[in-house]
Amino acid sequence: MIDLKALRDDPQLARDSQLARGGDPALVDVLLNLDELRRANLTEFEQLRAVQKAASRLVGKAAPADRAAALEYARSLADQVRAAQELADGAQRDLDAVLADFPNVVEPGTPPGGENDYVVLREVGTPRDFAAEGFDVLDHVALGERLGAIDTARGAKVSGARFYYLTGVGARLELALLMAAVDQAVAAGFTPMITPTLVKPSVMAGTGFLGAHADEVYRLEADDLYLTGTSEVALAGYHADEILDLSAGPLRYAGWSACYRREAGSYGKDTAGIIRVHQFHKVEMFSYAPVEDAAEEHLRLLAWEEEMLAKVELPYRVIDVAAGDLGSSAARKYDCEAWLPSQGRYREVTSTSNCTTFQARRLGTRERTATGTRPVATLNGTLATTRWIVAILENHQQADGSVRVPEALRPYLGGLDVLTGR
RNA sequence: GGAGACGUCGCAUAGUCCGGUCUAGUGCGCAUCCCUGCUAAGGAUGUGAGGGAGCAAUCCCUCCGUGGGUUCAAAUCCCACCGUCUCCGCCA
Repeated sequence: MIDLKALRDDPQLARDSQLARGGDPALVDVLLNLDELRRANLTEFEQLRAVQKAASRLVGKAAPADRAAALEYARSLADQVRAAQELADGAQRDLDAVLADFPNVVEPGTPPGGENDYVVLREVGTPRDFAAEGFDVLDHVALGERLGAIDTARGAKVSGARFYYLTGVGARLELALLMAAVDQAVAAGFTPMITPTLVKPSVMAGTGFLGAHADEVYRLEADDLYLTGTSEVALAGYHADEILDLSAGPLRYAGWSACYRREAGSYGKDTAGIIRVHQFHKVEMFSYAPVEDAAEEHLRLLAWEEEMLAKVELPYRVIDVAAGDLGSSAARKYDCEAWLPSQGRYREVTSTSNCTTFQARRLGTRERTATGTRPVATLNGTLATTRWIVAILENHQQADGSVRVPEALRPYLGGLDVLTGR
C-alpha cells in the first residue's frame, strides 16, 4: 500500500512512477478523487454519529417523564446514521480496492522500462576461458549426474517436472552453502531464523505476493493457507501489527526456509536441471529500517550478497532492475547474476528489494518516533539458494569432471576440496 | 480429533450475569516535574492505536480477539469464526 499523504503532497512522483513501470498514470488521479470522497463521507458520518451518541445518552439519563420523547428523537436519527455509515464504508472500500492494486512508487533514478531495460552496474570477476584450458564445458545437469549430486529423473518420478533430489555431495554442498550463508549473516549481526512456510492469506497479501503474480503461489485450499516462495513472507509477517524500536538501527533477520513456486507460465524455460524448480532452499536477509535509512540499507544488503558471491568465487554482474520488472512491492531492486559457462550468459542468483513502507503499511508494522508512530521500511535480499549450486558446479568444474570446492565452503564439507564422482 | 477455561488501551486486572452513570476503573511499569541530598522513600501530572479539525490549548470519530446481528444505545445480549491455555486421545 502506498502512502496516501505523500501522494496528496506530490502526486507527480506517483505519476512518474507509473510511467516508468509502464502503468497508467491516470490511476493516480483516480486515487486522489476516491480519497477525497472518502474523507468527505467520513466527516459527514462522524458528525451524525456524535449527535446520535449524545441523543442515546440522553435517553439513559432522562427523567421518566421525558424518556418517551428522548427515545423517539434518538430513534429518528438511526436511519440517517446508518445511511451515512454505509456511504463512508463504501467509499473506503472503493479506495482500498484501487489502492490494493496500485504498485509501490519507484525510487527516483530507477531505470524505466521492462524486463530487458535493466542497467548493468558492474561486472565482478572474469569468466574462465574453458577453450584455453582445453576442455569442453559440461552443464550442471551432466556434472550433477557424474558426481551423483543431482537426480532429476527420480525427482520427476516422485513429484513431477521441476522436482529433483540432491544426493550425496549435492546434498552436502547445499547444506554447506546454506550454513556458510547463515554464518556470514550471523557475523554481520543478523538474527538467524527458521521460518514457517505456510502462512495465512493476510500475511501473503500484506507482502504483495497476491498481486499480479498470484498464480505463482501454491495455495492449500482445504486450510486456506499459502506455501511461501521465500522466507521474506514469514519474516515480514513476524512483526505484523507491532510497533518497533529502531533507534539502535535496523532489525535484521536471516531466514532459512524451503521455498515453493508454481512456475506457472514458465513452460519450456529452463526445463533441464535445477535452475527453475518448484521447491528449493534459501537463506534470505530481511531488514526493518527507518525510511530515511532504507536506500542505504539496500546497498548494505547488496554488499552482503556480493560478499557471499565472492566466498564461492563466482564471476557475476550486478543489475539495476527496470521499473516495469520490479513487482508490486518493490521501489527498487538489484539482482546479482552469476556467469553460467554452459549458457554463456549471466543468470540471477540473488535479488534484493527495497519495499519502503509498502509491506509495512499492509502488515501494520510501525516504529515509535518522537512525534508518534509511522510505518517502517522493509527490505530483503538473497544470501544463498539451491540455484547457486548450478553456478558453483559449472564454474569450478575441472577437466576430469570433478569440481573444485571454493575454500570458504571447505570447512562445511569436512575439509573436502574436490567433489568427485563415485 | 474429544472436553473445558479464557481473549479488555505495555504487563496484570476490574467491568460482562442484569445494555445507558464505561466518555473503560485500578495496580505495576514508564515519562516529566516537585520534594529530599543521595545504591532509600514520598508527592503531582501524564502515559494505547488509527483517522480527522485547528496556529495552538484543545476537540471529534473509530477500535475491548475477528466478522456479522439485535437495539435509540453493545466491552456487556445473540450467531459464526480465529487464537491461547489445561486435560484426554492419536502421531512424529
